[in-house]
Amino acid sequence: MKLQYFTFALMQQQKVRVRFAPSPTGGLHLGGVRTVLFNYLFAKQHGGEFVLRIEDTDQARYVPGAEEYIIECLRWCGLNADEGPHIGGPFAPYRQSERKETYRQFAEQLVKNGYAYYAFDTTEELEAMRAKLKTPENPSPQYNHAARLQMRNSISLSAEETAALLEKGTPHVIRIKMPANEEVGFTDLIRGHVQFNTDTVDDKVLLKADGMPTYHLAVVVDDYQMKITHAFRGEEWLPSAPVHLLLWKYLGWESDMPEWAHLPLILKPDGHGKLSKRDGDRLGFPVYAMNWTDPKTNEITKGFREIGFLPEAFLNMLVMLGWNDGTGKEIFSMPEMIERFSLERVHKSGAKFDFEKAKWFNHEYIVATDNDKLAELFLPVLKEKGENASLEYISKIAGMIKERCHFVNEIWDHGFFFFQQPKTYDVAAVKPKWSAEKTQFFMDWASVLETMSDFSLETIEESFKQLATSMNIKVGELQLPFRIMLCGGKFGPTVFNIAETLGKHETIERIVKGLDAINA
RNA sequence: GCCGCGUUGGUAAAUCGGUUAAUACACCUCCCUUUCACGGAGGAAUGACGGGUUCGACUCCCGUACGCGGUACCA
Repeated sequence: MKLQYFTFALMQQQKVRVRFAPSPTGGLHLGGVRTVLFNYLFAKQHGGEFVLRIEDTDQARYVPGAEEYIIECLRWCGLNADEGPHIGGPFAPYRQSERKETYRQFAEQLVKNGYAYYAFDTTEELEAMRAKLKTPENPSPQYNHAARLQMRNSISLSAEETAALLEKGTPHVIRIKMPANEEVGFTDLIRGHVQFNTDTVDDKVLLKADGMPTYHLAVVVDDYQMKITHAFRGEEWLPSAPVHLLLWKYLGWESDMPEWAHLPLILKPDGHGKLSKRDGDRLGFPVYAMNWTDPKTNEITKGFREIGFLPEAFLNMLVMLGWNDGTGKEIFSMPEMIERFSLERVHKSGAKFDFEKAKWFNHEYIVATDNDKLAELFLPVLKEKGENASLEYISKIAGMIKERCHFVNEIWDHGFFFFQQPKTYDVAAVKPKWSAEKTQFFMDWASVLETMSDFSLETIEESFKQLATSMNIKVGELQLPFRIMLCGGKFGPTVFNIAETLGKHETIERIVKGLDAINA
């Protein structure tokens, strides 16, 4: 009985729980989506739960609409959270701003236990301190164990002075008191053992003057209270890991601390550094998952969804950025990803984003998508172009040209002539080898087509070839002109397929118009 | 400056001490196709540098260089 209970308790404790904790400040970066993906895959693989938590502790950077936008991005990707501000859950609220009261008590507890202290320095005083201590050898002076004695805080001040300041309601923050010369280390699931000396990290602010926690306090308190077992985040957080480690220890929760994994960064395609929205603008590709409209400027930043990415392709592309299963396999369905994903095979180094490869992934998914589905996805694009057609018609076209599309939207670029007659003709492509006989051929053939009752691919092609042979003209020499008449240029699928799809009437009309254009 | 992390072709990358160092994208040539794409055949192109350890290092260790990240009352 006792053993059974123990086993049950252990299982409960081991239930995998991960979280994605974005701050609602703007568009969702593809690196963020990849972090979600890795979290999601890990959770699903272990039958665990995936939590969405909103880190909105910085009221100055808060952007209205960003939270809804993030949730919609996740929905589009199919990476839905099991708990979150939009659906609730047993650990609600999931917005840090709504948990504000929780943090203060833990910060106070840390002060009481000597692990943190009140600091009354104003922004100006902090700036003055940094300016004073700044040297070429030390360009960014820290508020650390040495500096804190020169500042106004509950360590440098007497207990009476501190109490008086507090009583007067003097604005203050609570800072962690980093110990001197201590080694703090942990085992990162991706990087192995990582160690820091506390002398090199400063007394980070835990609770801001407005009563809101900083990320450092909030992430620890929330991960603890929400029973997070595995915490994945970008590599840029690695340097502040010792702060978090110490906080877990100082709050007495060390045995509940999640396992950490610091994910490699996604880098610019050219040069070096983290991929930013600016790089996308500069190089002509999206960085955000979906279109993001800045509520202040109304400026729209293009997203992967809107340029015609399929969510499955988007995720597949992302999972390969920093991870592989070791077999060379590149196309993974969601169930396959969940099955094969492993943190051990996540790279330590950052990966440069390659838009060409991303396009290739989308192409692969478009080819694999059935034509009816493509037609549905393309219909809105078509309407935007001011045209309309039946799903059946679009589906047929999609099947013919999807091989040459990287994006759903490109069905238009490669097949616009199915929806409208050519406005211009690439006559230069046919003129040099044009002749009166060829004009005669097309006039005669148009008459033949007119009488045709079965306007099918086979009959069209057969009559074309028959007439060409009887007139002693090479079939090959007639195909390009025919293409120009139907499409206007040197593009599109097999000509006879186009003709069949266009139908008898339209084909004949285009032959007549095309002939005019060529002979003009 | 300091601290941390990293470094296999242009890009993503396999290899977990022994290979002619895979594969994919991109690029080039040819074939197919009198458009393009798909498909097929081929090509060019990679272990930052220097020391160790070892019979043997891309692989392990130590330096150096370079890159990135952090060094906020932002996350």
